[in-house]
Amino acid sequence: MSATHTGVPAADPLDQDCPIREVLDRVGDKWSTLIVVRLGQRTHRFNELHREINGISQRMLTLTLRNLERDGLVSRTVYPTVPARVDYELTDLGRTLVPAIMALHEWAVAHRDDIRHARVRHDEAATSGATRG
Amino acid sequence: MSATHTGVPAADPLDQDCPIREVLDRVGDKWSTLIVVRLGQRTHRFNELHREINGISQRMLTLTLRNLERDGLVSRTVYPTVPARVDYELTDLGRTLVPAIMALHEWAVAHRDDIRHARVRHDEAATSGATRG
DNA sequence: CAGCATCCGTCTAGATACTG
DNA sequence: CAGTATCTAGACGGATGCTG
Repeated sequence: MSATHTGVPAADPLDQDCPIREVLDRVGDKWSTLIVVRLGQRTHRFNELHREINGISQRMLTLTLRNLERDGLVSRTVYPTVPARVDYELTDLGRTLVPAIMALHEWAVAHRDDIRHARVRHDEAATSGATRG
Repeated sequence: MSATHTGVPAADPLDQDCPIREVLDRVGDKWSTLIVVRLGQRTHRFNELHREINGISQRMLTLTLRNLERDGLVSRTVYPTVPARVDYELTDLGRTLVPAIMALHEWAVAHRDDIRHARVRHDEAATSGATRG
């Protein structure tokens, strides 16, 4: 975190202070998208997310949720019951992000094989180049 | 990297083995998008990128370029001149990714203020909550 | 000019233990 | 159930020096 915020943010994607950085810090995050997409379907409780995303630790789930909340993408509702119950859901702002994530997802699905093939090709080239000398 | 590849990759965005992960690893990368967007405009030489992205180190530029090349998003052309000259440009595959990145960028521009306000609000709430006890 | 190797500090993210 | 606190391994990223 600790925003760079040089004071005058440019809207130019070529500028490294570009706002896309703030978004990418969230989207590129290992867990954020997984949470956002899930929350895009319905409200989840803490442990529901914990179970569904399975690979995530409590700590990471909490931290990621806090960041998403801080950015206004996710809202947190605490029910003062015993034991406590907390619901997480996408805010209106968060919901507007889903399509962009989905666009990326669709690109990934459409070109997944291209990437895999490219990697294999690259890997083979590097290997043969190394072993053949 | 080191693909999990359970054998049967799901196209479901809710699956953590989802192909979007592979894309996000690249898109979420600190420097990748900066390079892709620049290369989306025209071919660049190594030092052109180095100068334009300025904050990046040679090491990171090289590593990021290698990853992009490995994924088939960027092509590298070496001219056996002296001194050596290397051109980097987007492949057809790489070019198809630009729109998705731009969509994210547009979202970022459109909601930049929302995010900033949310952060300020969150920060203020946390501060007053902490100091007020 | 382009790039690799090495060293090293920082930050991330997971495991673990404890609390209301 | 829903977190918080602490410790730590390891990845990430920068600086520097060398090569063709």
